[in-house]
Amino acid sequence: MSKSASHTGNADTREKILDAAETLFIEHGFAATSLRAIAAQAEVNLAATNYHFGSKMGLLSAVCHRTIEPINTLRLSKLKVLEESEDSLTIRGILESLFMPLIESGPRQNLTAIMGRIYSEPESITKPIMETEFSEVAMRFQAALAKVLPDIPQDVLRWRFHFMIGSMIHLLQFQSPLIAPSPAQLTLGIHELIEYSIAGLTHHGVTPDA
Amino acid sequence: MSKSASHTGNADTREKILDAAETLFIEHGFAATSLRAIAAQAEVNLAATNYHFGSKMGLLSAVCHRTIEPINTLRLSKLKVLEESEDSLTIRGILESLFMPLIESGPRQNLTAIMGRIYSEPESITKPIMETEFSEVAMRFQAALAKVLPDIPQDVLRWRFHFMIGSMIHLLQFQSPLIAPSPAQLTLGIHELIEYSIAGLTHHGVTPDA
DNA sequence: CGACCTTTAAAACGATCGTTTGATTGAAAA
DNA sequence: TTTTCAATCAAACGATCGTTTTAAAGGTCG
Repeated sequence: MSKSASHTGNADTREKILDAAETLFIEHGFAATSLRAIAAQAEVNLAATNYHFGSKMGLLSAVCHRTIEPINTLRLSKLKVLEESEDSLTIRGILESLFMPLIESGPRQNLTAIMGRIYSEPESITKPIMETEFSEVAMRFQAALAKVLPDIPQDVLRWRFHFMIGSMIHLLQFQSPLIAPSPAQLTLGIHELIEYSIAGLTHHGVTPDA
Repeated sequence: MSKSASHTGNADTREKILDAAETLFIEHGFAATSLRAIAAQAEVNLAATNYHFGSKMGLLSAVCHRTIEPINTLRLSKLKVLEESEDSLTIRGILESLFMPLIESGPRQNLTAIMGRIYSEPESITKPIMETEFSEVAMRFQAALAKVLPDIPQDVLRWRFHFMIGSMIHLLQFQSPLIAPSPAQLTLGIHELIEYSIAGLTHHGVTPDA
């Protein structure tokens, strides 16, 4: 392998490929981005992409994992802290554990945009990635929410959870078009999202069923 | 043109292409779907796709317009009714005008899934489509919401509007994976979405700014 | 019928795709 | 130094892409 750049006299080809792929996947999507364009932007040989990642799909998985893994680790560790001291488990705490890592897990550029893009690719492409990267986090947080919202029926809570995830994805994607991609704007958006989601998750209006 | 099938002795090639393209775009996305695959599924000649729609991009535009135009027409007409009798303009009314057409505008299959897919394609592809199809509706409904929510600052309301759209998109996309694609399920989801959005739009919790 | 025009058909265009091959490099291990 | 092997390189593989071309078909209308 070539995990640590110890014996390669180079500024890590792997990382350069990952950076270029991330940028181009965000901009044009997975299918519309060619390995040649990635290799060109990374200033590496075309064959290096397949040498280091096996296939285009393997490269996508690596790009996703590099960004998502630290976020999810931080999410789960924050949630664990909340769950250990019983009465500290609140909706706000859960949502902060879920959303704040998006702006706390490191200085990576495009960190959120690539997540938004992954979520939006056709499931025929990202299905295996989604399952390996997100299934545990989704399950754990949904269970935590069920615990602090015992009076919301499971069916209704699942709908609301999906709506919340949809809002998050849309926020992550909207760094490019209308709203400025500045970290300050994103931080503001995350805080707005938390308040919005708390209101949506906890409301007791005219619930149409159950 | 060939709008009405009057002088073609055929079950409208145009419609068959649109149907096939819609299905395949939903399944694999725009870039990953070839015109050859579309022509094969539609059981028409390959050249027919370019003859009727000019280009692959023209075909995508036609697929989008066919689905979205009736929905947006219904949305605007409903909103207009609300706006004509002053005191009937409520948040619930506005949101129903925005979301109910998704399940009222006709019996078309895949109606919502294609909308979810369009929203999720890279903006480098769908930008011109989004502007022609959605800009007016988004502006009108955002203005209507601002009128009935005068105590919410414009900045905050714009965030919340984006969150709501994100929830809608995610609902439209989730017909395939987890939740059954039955019309009944979608209807239920729409109603849940309306309640969820009302709660999120109108809350007066700890708003982090303004 | 024969002229006209929309539509369909087969075939090919050049370009680009993901992937593989085989040679070459260069530093660590012997 | 010699051996060794991960890493890079140029080049090509076969396949598939969107699009165009050219011709044939088939209806309408004079």
